[in-house]
Amino acid sequence: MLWEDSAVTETAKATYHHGDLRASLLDATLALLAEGQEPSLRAVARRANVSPMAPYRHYPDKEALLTAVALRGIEALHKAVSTADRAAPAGQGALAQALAYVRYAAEHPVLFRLMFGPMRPRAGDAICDASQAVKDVLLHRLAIEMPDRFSPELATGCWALVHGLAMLVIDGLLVETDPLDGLVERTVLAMLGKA
Amino acid sequence: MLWEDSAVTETAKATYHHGDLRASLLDATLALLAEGQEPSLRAVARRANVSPMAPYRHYPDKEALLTAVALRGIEALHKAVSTADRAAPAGQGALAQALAYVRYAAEHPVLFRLMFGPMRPRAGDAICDASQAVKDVLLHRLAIEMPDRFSPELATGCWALVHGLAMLVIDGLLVETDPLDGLVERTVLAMLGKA
DNA sequence: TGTACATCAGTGAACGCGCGTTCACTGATGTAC
DNA sequence: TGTACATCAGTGAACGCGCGTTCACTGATGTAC
Repeated sequence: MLWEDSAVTETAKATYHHGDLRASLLDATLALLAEGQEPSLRAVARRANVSPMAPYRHYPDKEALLTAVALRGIEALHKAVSTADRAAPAGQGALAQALAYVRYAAEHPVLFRLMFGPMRPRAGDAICDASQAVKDVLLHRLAIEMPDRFSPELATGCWALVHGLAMLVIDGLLVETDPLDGLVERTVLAMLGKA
Repeated sequence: MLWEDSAVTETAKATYHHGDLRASLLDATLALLAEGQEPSLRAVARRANVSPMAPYRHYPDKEALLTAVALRGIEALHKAVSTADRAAPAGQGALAQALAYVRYAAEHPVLFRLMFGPMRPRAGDAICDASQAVKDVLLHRLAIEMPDRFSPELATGCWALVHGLAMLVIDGLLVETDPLDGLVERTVLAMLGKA
């Protein structure tokens, strides 16, 4: 039934003769993660209105699918952080990145854990490179905004600070203070001594 | 067979007429976590040389057992951090705590994720209180060692920094720098501006 | 002290479930002549 | 242009597995009289 939808037949031209199942599977997985459900292969296929075996046409196994999803999540995080960085007023780039980072985690907690946690498969290079790219955006901005204090260790520390805030937030350990942005801003400023 | 071991029959006197299964189940779960295996109820029972149903004599369900394990892990973390704090030379307490925290995570990665991650059950109060207690050790030391810069936000930031380092380490995202203690020390000093 | 009984900590078989993956297949699409 | 065939993306039934949990039980321990 859903195969007759215009959206599906539209994209079908650009891909193979059916809908773009490869992309639909990623979307279905993200949808499950967004709802906090376990992204089992069968659940993903169900979500994409497809038989349990269909995903195997596009991914060799479950791990490969989850790897692709994790990679997509990290790219989205990278984009969110980069965009916030560019949109920030002068001198506020690092703080804007921190806000974007924690906000992304708070909005996609299960995906965020998949991206960085133990579910993260051994895709190795691609995922690690993408993580490093996110860190490098921060590193680059810090080098500009704090030239006097800058060091690789400072960049690692800032990444850890922001990542730790993100984890503590999605794990519900910072519930006391409600408005997320204010919490992040005050914490980062306190740590970097600009307060 | 194992029930005839002296250690078991020793403790049996102090508890019920069989071995202290309640504690054995916790140990079995920790052993599985230490090996990176999934702590399913059946696996835990198997590990404790007991039938699959035996755990239900001591815990109403799987979640209750995992809650108890997580709580024990947080208490152990608390103890490690407190001990390091007390053993540190004057002015080095906060750094010693950071080292102990990250080291504990690195030595018990799967347990650490259980303690703080999504597996963490809704035990709520007990676990959250225990987490706060760990933070409070840090907060107390910071108030002493950095009276000029101290604020609640600084304490939150330091916790996030240390927690973030721990997560990044156990997720293999800080592999570049090998010696763990040096990494933590340099990062913390860079962040707190004492370097 | 001896016996009857309650309690208590375990057993063991069985259930229903969702899982990842296999196998052999089907039918639509694209291609060569 | 029409036909034969290869390819390709999907189906659907079935597998074996480990899981959490149920049920009814057993046998050892502790207790009251």
